[in-house]
Amino acid sequence: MTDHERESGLTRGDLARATGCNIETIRYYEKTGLLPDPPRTDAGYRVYSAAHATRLRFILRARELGFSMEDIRGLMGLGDGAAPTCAEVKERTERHLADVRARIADLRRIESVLATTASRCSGAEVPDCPVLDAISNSADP
Amino acid sequence: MTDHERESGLTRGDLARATGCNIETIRYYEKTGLLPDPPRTDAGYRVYSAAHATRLRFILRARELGFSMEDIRGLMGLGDGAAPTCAEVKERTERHLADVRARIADLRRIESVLATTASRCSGAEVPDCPVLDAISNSADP
DNA sequence: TGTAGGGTCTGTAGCAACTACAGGCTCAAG
DNA sequence: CTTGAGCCTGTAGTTGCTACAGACCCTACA
Repeated sequence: MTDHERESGLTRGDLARATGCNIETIRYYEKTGLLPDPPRTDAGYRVYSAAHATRLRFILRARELGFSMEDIRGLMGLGDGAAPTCAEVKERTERHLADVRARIADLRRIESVLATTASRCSGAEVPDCPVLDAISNSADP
Repeated sequence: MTDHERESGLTRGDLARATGCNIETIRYYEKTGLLPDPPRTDAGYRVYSAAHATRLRFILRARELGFSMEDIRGLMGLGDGAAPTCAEVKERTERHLADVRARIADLRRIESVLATTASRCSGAEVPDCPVLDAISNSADP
């Protein structure tokens, strides 16, 4: 690694620590094109810049919000080359929001079934179990 | 296939149609031990009984309720050989319920962030996007 | 009796989104 | 000059399926 390279560069480990990202995940994002290939030292070590860190933080935050990698690619304008318009971003976000709401509704139905059946259960060591019965006999609502 | 075998047996396709399960999934459940290996005809075709159908329906319903395959194994007493006690079932169910509630809470936080940021977006074809800004700048709560 | 079409059999590969090695370099400190 | 940490690559594992390819088999119809 030359002095110039070392000057302001981050190793993969540095970047992982700086962002809280798993070190292997960084390589994975590079392989799948979410992160651009960084320059390398003579020995082949990756050298990341502050711009890489910013981009990675964006990706991680979008993941926390439940966006898929495909979505994130779209948000960052990696699909068609150009940066997406605000309208495109809004549309993607709203589609994702609808998705999140559907998942919440699903989970709420599940929650109510589980809560009801678990509460019916005495917890005693009896052979006949209301939970298993409920799973066996319930049909789709 | 002998007449005896055919008498009351279901083929894999029959079982799939009867339960709404994907035909390949049945083989997968057999491979992973959730469904017992059925008897075979001379030609090697699987022959399922009504008991298999009942068991598969139980599995499918438990999956709909979000139980993992590991959980289901436990509910059916496949882990330690013996049928689980009611207390064990209740415990498993309550752990799973807590899990479901945590996921709901997560998704609700996500929902509120998405809803807020999307509503701030005009949808106009402007270069500056409030959604992208929100993803870039938001920190963990 | 021959054949066309469906069904079934096996093993294997693929999906998302990572994560975790093994085996080999390289780098910095003592 | 050695030691230990860190990096490199490729590959395999995770969960819960789903989808083939290529080989059998079974039934119906001519």
